[in-house]
Amino acid sequence: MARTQGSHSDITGPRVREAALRLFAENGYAAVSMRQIAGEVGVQAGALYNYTPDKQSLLFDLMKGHMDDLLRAWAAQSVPETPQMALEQFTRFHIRFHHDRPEAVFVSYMELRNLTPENFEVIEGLRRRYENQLEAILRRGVAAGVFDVADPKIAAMAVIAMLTGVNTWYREEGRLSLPEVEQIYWSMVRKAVSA
Amino acid sequence: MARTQGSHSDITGPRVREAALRLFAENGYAAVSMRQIAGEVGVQAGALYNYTPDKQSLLFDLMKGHMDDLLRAWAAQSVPETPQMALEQFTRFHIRFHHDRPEAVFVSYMELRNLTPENFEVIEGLRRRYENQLEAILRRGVAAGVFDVADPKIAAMAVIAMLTGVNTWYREEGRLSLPEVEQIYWSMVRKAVSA
DNA sequence: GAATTATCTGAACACCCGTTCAAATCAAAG
DNA sequence: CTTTGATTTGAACGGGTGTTCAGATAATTC
Repeated sequence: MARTQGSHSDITGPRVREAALRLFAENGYAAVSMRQIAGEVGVQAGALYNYTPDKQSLLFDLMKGHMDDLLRAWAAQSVPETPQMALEQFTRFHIRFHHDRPEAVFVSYMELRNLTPENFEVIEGLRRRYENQLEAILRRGVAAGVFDVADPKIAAMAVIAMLTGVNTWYREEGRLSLPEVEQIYWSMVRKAVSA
Repeated sequence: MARTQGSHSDITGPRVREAALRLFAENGYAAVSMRQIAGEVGVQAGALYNYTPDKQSLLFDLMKGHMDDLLRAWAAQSVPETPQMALEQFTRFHIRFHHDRPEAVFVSYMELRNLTPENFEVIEGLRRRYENQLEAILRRGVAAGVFDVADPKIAAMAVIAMLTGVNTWYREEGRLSLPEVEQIYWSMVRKAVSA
């Protein structure tokens, strides 16, 4: 036996990435074997190597893809007039975007240490670019006199940590809808940085 | 060869836990082997089993110990008069305590999914107990009319996520001292929940 | 100083790992 | 319908895994 019916690169490739993402998120990169991923796809381990040079690239591509998606989606947003409006937009965008892809978010935060140093540098750079977006908003608000933060860089880290935290406790079946959560967090963020 | 000079349970036991904590923090539980831990201690892998029934217990004991330390240290704090003072105390306590043991914090946050379900329940319960401390402070402040938070439970999660985030970026050689960081975060927390 | 006990070694157990590759099979092209 | 090329299998490679345990050695007790 070899090539099975209906097999196709366009189909198997995405399925490999999906299976890897799911399993990495659930069990962690180090705890997931190539044979497990292959099993999920319905293929032997050797076949995976038509779609990735190695396990490390599989992880890196997932994380790189996630960060690219994030930066692209943020860049596609409109540019609000005031710093307050920009901060509200960022708050709601961050919560929604991260809510929509919990597995990619989880992997991107948890598996940083399993990247090779070179791959880590790339992801770290992209993350910093995203953080800089918020920092810039805060700086504009400080310059305009509407925000009061002692250190925009640290305030940006604090706000992002707070917002990303939603993913750790939010459940679809829970007591609050996502718009309600957005509203609560926006209220806290607004007050935290306001003059 | 067997028992080596100066070998002692009182010495080796702690060293096993220290090595495990260090290696788990650096490489992740799944990526660290018992032989690696043994190597760090200067002993063969089999000797580790005088100090832990298995690898899982080693992880659990580290996490349980950390959570116990956390709750004990918090319980040892004095009880401030006002909700504002209590919140400031919590903010500064959380930052300092987590700053003092970055490895235990990192392992306790990252390796939850590598716990067996029963062990996970225990750690999760302890974590919830800690979160409830902050939630209670917020509720008292709301009742007293000095805090304005739509949902104390969620506000507690938000504040804790923000504070724990310090560990991801703070460096001893960095631009800010820890007291300065405490001050900045306390200012943000205070404003975020104030009426 | 001999007997006892705590501690550790070293080898073994059964199994899993990421990766490679010739051979087999299937899909598409001519 | 044959040829070609993409895709997959299955076996193999060298090495690593957590854990067990008889036997060896050091510290302690009498």
